[in-house]
Amino acid sequence: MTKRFPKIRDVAEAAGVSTATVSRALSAPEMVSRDTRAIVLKAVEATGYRMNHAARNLRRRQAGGIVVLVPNLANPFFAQILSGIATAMAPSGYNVLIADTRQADAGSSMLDYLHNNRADGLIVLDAGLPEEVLSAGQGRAFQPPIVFACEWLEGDDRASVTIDNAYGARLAIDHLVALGHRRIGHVMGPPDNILTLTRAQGTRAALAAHGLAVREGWFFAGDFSLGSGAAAAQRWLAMDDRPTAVFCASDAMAGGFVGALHRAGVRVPGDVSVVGFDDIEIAAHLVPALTTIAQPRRLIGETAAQKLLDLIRKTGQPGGVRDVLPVELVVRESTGVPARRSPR
Amino acid sequence: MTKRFPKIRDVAEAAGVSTATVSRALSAPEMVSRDTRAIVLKAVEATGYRMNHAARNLRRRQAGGIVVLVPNLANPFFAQILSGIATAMAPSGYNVLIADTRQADAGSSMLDYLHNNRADGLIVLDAGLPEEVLSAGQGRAFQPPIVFACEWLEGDDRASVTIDNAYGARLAIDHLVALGHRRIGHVMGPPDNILTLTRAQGTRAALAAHGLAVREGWFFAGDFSLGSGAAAAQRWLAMDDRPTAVFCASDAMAGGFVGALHRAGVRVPGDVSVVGFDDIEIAAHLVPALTTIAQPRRLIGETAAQKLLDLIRKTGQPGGVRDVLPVELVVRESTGVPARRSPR
DNA sequence: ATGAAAGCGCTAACAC
DNA sequence: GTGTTAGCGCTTTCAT
Repeated sequence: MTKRFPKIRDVAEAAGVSTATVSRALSAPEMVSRDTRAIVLKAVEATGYRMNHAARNLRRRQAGGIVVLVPNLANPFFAQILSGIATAMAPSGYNVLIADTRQADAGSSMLDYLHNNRADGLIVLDAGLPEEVLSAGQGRAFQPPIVFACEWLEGDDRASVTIDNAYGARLAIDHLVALGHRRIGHVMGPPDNILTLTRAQGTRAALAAHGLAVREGWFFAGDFSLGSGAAAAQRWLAMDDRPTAVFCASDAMAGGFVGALHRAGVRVPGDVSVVGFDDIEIAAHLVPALTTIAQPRRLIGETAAQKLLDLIRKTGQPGGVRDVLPVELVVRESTGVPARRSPR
Repeated sequence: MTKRFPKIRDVAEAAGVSTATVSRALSAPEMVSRDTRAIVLKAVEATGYRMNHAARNLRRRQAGGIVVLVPNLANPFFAQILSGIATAMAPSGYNVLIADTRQADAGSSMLDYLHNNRADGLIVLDAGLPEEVLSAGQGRAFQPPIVFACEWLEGDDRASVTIDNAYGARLAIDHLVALGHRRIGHVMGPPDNILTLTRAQGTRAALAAHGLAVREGWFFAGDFSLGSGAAAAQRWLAMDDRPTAVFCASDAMAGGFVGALHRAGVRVPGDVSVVGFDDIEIAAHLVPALTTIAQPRRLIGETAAQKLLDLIRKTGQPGGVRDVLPVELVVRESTGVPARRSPR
């Protein structure tokens, strides 16, 4: 900013009113008479006035933005959620800052965002953040409202927007069982992650409900990434006693898993059936197209944003409300064929 | 912000110095004696002081952030670039705002970002923005510095960070020709896009250089998306006289193309060879793994961010510098087999 | 090297 | 419904 912009005073002079009236006409139109408003608007037009947000924020003692904490910006799973957040936030005028929690500098600047003046609220997509970050400001003067989305903290009563992960797992297992599979494995997300836990637990429960064995050796470690899916495939290949179907806790892992199997000459769904989780855009285009559990990602983002706005404005419930959005099974080629291998 | 934070005055009192000294100790340490600095830092610690950015920005007459204009946040291609930008920007303290230019509200708020006080600089990944947006502030008091990345404006002399798209196309075509293909098609990006133009032109030139026919019917319309790749596959399938190899201007289109062909019973690379462009993460995991032209995406982001910082600080060259970063061919399965169909 | 003081541009009491 | 005025918390001359 080197040259000067018209400021509110310029508009006031052009309109022949006080700066307060201009401010009101712009920020609280109902407080100003119809005529004055029109005059002010015209003056705004004429002067080319644009508000200085730094000044407004300073005066209002707010930051003017919210921050979204994402575990991995490069994961396409988050793109739609982010997009939903941006859409829902747009009319509010708040800036949306996106921060990758796994980034190099994470620690330092993250706290800076939370502790105070840099954010009026937070949407946290990574519940695995260090305790001191998530409870930032707890002991201090002020903690900005937080909404957890996708992930959440067990036993924490803050607002969240999630899905029923165990139910998603059950849909996947039920589908595989209906196809005739009785030897079913699971590729898990990163250890200690709440999604990993609930999906794995849901898988165990569903397996048990069908009277099927829960074999620990068929629960493969992973971390939601493509590479970890491929690595799980290597372990699958090395087994004597393989499951005939594998439910992966993310589409990315399913993609990596299928790709690696393919490279080893194993066919999907011919030799193994695979189910993913998320229904990322490419799932439908993969070879074979991936059967998966679809989450309403855009809606998750929009809902989280709306809740945060309510919290900031102290509208709505006292807080701590947990929304659980619906998931559904999308059947595609990767499980298209009923199990054919002898079930042992 | 409802309760109060310690402000600079509190620190000053705790340290027994003036607010000016605290400010200097924090923002220009070299202007303050070693001892005073230590005392101030201790007081900062003790009071739990955190700077109010709105106040600083107001006083300094700056916005405190830069905005990145992305054509489509949901496209994983941009994720790494964004990540690179965030990394390079982190130490500067500038906020990084990411805005999706294809979003509903785009028009309105975009101008607001550009015209003034909301951004100290811009990184534009979408050169297809309306003219009035890209030249925002041209006639006005002030226009924030802009760096174009990936895409650029023909004949515009502002800074940019790009790759040599025509060369990328040549690498792809050379590879296919070396494999024995003589009937080569191309799936293009969105019309009027500079990347579409340069890649298509590069394809034509490379084809001509090998003495091969440039058949307009083999240039398929697309828009970089998965779906458009799949649609191109339908057109390919409907042809009598098909190319034996197809170079797609993006990995997403290549993925959609291959997926749709697979669903129609056509094998890649058995029946057609396919080359993509970008080398997005999943390219290596697709079935078949995708041969593609790799771009240094993270580096593009970092370079663009650095250039913007230079522009903002008026360091570095007068501006208008165009960086061209290297691309390379990555050979994988989707072209792994020399052409076997009779070349007609 | 440090301090005093004047705002940056806006909004929100408070008057009228 | 509109005007006056006092800051929001910081940086930055200008003195010293």
